Amino acid sequence: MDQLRAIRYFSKVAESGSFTQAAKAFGVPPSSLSRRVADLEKSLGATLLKRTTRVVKLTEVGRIYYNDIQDILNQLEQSHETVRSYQAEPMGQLRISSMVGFGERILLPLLDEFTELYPDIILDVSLSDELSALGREDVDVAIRGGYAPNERVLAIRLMDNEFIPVASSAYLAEFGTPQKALELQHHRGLYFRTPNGPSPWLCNIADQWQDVSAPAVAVSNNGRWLAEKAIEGKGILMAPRWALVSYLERRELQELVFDPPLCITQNTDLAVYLLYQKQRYLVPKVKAAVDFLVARVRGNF
Amino acid sequence: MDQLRAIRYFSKVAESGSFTQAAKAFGVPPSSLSRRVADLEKSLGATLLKRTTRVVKLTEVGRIYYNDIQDILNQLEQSHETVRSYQAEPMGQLRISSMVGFGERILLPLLDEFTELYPDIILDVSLSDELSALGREDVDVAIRGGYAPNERVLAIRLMDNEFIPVASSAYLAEFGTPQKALELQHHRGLYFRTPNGPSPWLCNIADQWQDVSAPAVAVSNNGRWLAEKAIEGKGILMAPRWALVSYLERRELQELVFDPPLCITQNTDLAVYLLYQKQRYLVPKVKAAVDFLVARVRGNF
DNA sequence: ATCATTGTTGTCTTTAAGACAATTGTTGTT
DNA sequence: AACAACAATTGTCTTAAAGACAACAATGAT
Repeated sequence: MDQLRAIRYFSKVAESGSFTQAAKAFGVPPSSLSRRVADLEKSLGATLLKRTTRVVKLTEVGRIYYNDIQDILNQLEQSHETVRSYQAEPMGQLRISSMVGFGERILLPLLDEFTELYPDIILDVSLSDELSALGREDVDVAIRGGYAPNERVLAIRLMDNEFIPVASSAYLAEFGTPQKALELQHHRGLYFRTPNGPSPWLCNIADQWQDVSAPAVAVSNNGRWLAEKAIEGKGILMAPRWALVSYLERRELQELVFDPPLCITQNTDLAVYLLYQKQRYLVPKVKAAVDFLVARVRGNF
Repeated sequence: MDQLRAIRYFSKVAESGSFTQAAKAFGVPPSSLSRRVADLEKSLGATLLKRTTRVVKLTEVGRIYYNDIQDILNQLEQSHETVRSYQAEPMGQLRISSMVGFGERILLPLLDEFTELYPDIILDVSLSDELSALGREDVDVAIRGGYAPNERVLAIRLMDNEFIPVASSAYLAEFGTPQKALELQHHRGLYFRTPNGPSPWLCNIADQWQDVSAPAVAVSNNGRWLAEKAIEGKGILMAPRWALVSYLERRELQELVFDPPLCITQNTDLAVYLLYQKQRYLVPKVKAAVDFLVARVRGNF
């Protein structure tokens, strides 16, 4: 019995909930699937699918097995791609996912050069702050603030992700420049919304973490818009330094300094990480992208 | 092509370094392996094995592929075992690995009851302080002081693993009872050797970790022998509380109290963990053992 | 109650893997 | 340097397993 084929058949049937549909996908008659899946069940000594002529659905074991199988088929496919593309030129579709702010300001400008270097790589860039499921076949490299979700995923620290508070001189003229973190409650806040909710202003005072957030005047996941609000003097904004440098240089905003400093999490070592699957580093296009991004970002920021 | 079969053939050839040998293992003629492996290589578009008539060895890609494959074949096999044994009675061989001290004092005495409960389970217990490779097919459940090595392995906290310093009254009469950690350098030490080397005596004094170990009179990985030495008044011993309770109760040894307390690592939350592969919890024998051990150990210690 | 749809089963055909002998190419020995 | 010995490959035949197609049975919608 071709076990792997049987598994693929079973997997498709489970997904489509139909032997006929699955059979079409493989271009073979439904009877084949019926036979192969039956073989598989026999060899496992368990019923994987509950069939009625109208509906096919997974049994309890079936679901467990199906979940296991997905992972295994994925890994196998990736391993084969690694071997197939080994020592070939970097080429093919490369899916990059990045946080929006970082993507707009840093990633996209870099990619023009990348495209020139590797004309055979077709880029597919998606910007989103949600953490897409790396490892589920949909992204080759991802750039995120967080850390690696599991052991098969490798995280390389690209650059600092220190959040700093800023405000416009107009705002400071009107509301005064806060000296102590605790004064902030009498100010106005512009809040960046991460996928985990708006990021609060925290401060470690006398070995105690305190939330010193000011009342909110606006919350958004769009850093540019929040920065504009800040320039207009609407409030104080905390955002990553790299997202603010251009405003600071043009003196549209100025950094507020506190002692002890303001943070947005208790974790002091915030950074931007580049994530990819260990196994896939050997795929030329992935290696090219990882090496390129690490070199360029580390060099310039 | 039966891909999976080809992969198994390739794997065996890679291991034995010979088509002929591998063929014997499968009970088919060498020509079959030769053809299947060739098919596989063709479908991957890469040479996996460098053959001379005398020696067969892996190419660079071959090694990469071989490593990937091992993991995948393992997972597949485990998944199949899960399905096969699902909703069957707990039975078959169950491999347990444990730290020596914990095994002798706590695990083994419990296992008699376990055997009565599940007469169809054949126990295979190995005691060792080395961390065996869970996930490499050789152990079903492991008990260790450390934490989970990777995401597929689940760790359940069984009990505290607090190390405390003890000595016999004879020793204390001769050398005096130390009051401060820094006095220890004028004492004598009996050291427990973990797989990472002898465990030092540490103390956090004024926010600084200091090694306050006394000169060693003996080092061993055998707790019982060290305890005997301590009873004989040869030195101060630091060992897990659970390994010492019987001596403390019989007043053969007494606990030394320091402020701040003595530790053997900077990590304050030492514990004994039960480890098993997430995927395998559904195998009845594994579930039976995990549930039993967690209930018994948590209940009694 | 009827009918269309879907999964299974029976039978034949096609395809792929196994068996065995013959061949080629290396390696180690004389 | 020639040759024997062994291991991998290749050719040819046999056997086993998967696909094709038609007939049948079961189920749920109308």
